[in-house]
Amino acid sequence: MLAEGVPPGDLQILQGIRLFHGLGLPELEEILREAHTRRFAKGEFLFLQGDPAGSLYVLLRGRVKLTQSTPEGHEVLLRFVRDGEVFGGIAVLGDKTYPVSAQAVNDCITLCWDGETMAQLMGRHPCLALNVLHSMAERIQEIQERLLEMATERVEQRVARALLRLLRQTGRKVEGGVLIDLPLSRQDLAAMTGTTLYTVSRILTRWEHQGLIQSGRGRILIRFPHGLVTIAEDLVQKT
Amino acid sequence: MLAEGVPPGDLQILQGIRLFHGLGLPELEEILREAHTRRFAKGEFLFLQGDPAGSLYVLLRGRVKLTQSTPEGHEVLLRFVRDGEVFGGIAVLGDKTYPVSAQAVNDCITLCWDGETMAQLMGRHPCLALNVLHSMAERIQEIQERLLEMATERVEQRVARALLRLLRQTGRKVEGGVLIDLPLSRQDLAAMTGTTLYTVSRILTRWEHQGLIQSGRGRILIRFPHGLVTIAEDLVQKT
DNA sequence: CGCTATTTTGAGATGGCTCAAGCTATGTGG
DNA sequence: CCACATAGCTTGAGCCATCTCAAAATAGCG
Repeated sequence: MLAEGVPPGDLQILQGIRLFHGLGLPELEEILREAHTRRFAKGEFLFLQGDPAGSLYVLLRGRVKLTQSTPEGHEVLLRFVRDGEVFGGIAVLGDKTYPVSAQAVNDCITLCWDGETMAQLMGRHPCLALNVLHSMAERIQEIQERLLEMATERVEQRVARALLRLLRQTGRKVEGGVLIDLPLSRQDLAAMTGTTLYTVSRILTRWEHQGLIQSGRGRILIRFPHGLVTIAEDLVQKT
Repeated sequence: MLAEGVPPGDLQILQGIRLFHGLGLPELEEILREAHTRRFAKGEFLFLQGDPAGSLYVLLRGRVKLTQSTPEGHEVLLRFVRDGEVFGGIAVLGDKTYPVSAQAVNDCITLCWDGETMAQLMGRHPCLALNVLHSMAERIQEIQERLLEMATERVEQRVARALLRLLRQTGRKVEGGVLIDLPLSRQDLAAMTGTTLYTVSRILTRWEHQGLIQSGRGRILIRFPHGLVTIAEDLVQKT
């Protein structure tokens, strides 16, 4: 049987997903036969850091927030998963635990596979393994980039980069600028950039005075992206 | 023909390498037929950040240092590759550039494959793809861990963790402690932890006074690893 | 034995953190 | 529909970890 909620007609749509790139319809159907569909309500956790890594997920609809915390309770926001993306890839390696927590930012629909099942599928369809490889390689580059930023840049630059990244990923054009289409608190931004919500607040206030952005609770509108680029690259004319 | 420098008798040794785990001798031989052996002298760069990513490497002997730099010239030391490990995995994804530079710390021997060749091999031997997946997943976890540290810990803790990591990876027991078996300058440690060589120097001097370590130029001996753990976990009794 | 790279140390500056307090949207229950 | 509770946000003041820059000491190498 096909996974519930994935009528055959949607197969073409699924081919647009990176994980399934290069697979023919028959293979796709076989792979989907092994999938489960799971829905999560806004705010719900799909899994917690430390849980046994049972499943690999593909997000079909919604947004998922991946975070990692220290024993002392400090939290880092690693990324927002957008629809079409894979996460929880650790599951295919057997007997590991998730190194991150995953929380639904909105109501979400996911496809998921038991780790072992997916490992077998990848054995049968090398293309699938290569696709996962591809997304993992992208992740590595992205995190390395952030590590570099954390190690070499000032907080203000990191916040600017975080906003620019979100803009690229979830930006929605509205009149007067581009809206970050996510509930995004000062605390979230702090957790993305390794600082405190106080410092983020001060920075955003300053930018707002400069007319670069406009922000409310959990809502950020970028009026002048290029200004943020200037800050991120540290090309600012200090007056 | 077999790659030069890899006589058939060494095949068993190669099976111990993570990349080849789970492969039978015949497959191994096929894979090695496509490999080249390359040697690099101490200090030589295997590739530079920004070079087209042509080859995937396995380090057979020696140590390789992976670094990444910003346009402004700040440098971060991502990791030391030990023998048996894979690097340059980006190559199999086609048409990318290396996001890091790789430099031989000692004289090195590597196996390497053209990226496209390796992609084909992985298509034929899913196990190979899974092995690469495995090592990439490990890398992701490791970098995420470091990102978490960078975001939440003080410099002293990060330096302690860096040393403990090196101790685990390259530690060599000698009388009086464990020696980090690598030429490791203050600058290197600074680039691993996102700080300056000045701060590293002060920290090491303090630890030396406390009897935790003993250090000279590019040489660090850890006398009392548990002391470093205490610092890394921030359980220090401030006197 | 002198040269150069590495390391140490000092002094001063400062970015960002901490903690405390007040403010303000938002939505909820009366 | 309003007032109130609450979570999120702003702002101030003081502090301190870490950076910067300069200079001197040291170690290894040719």
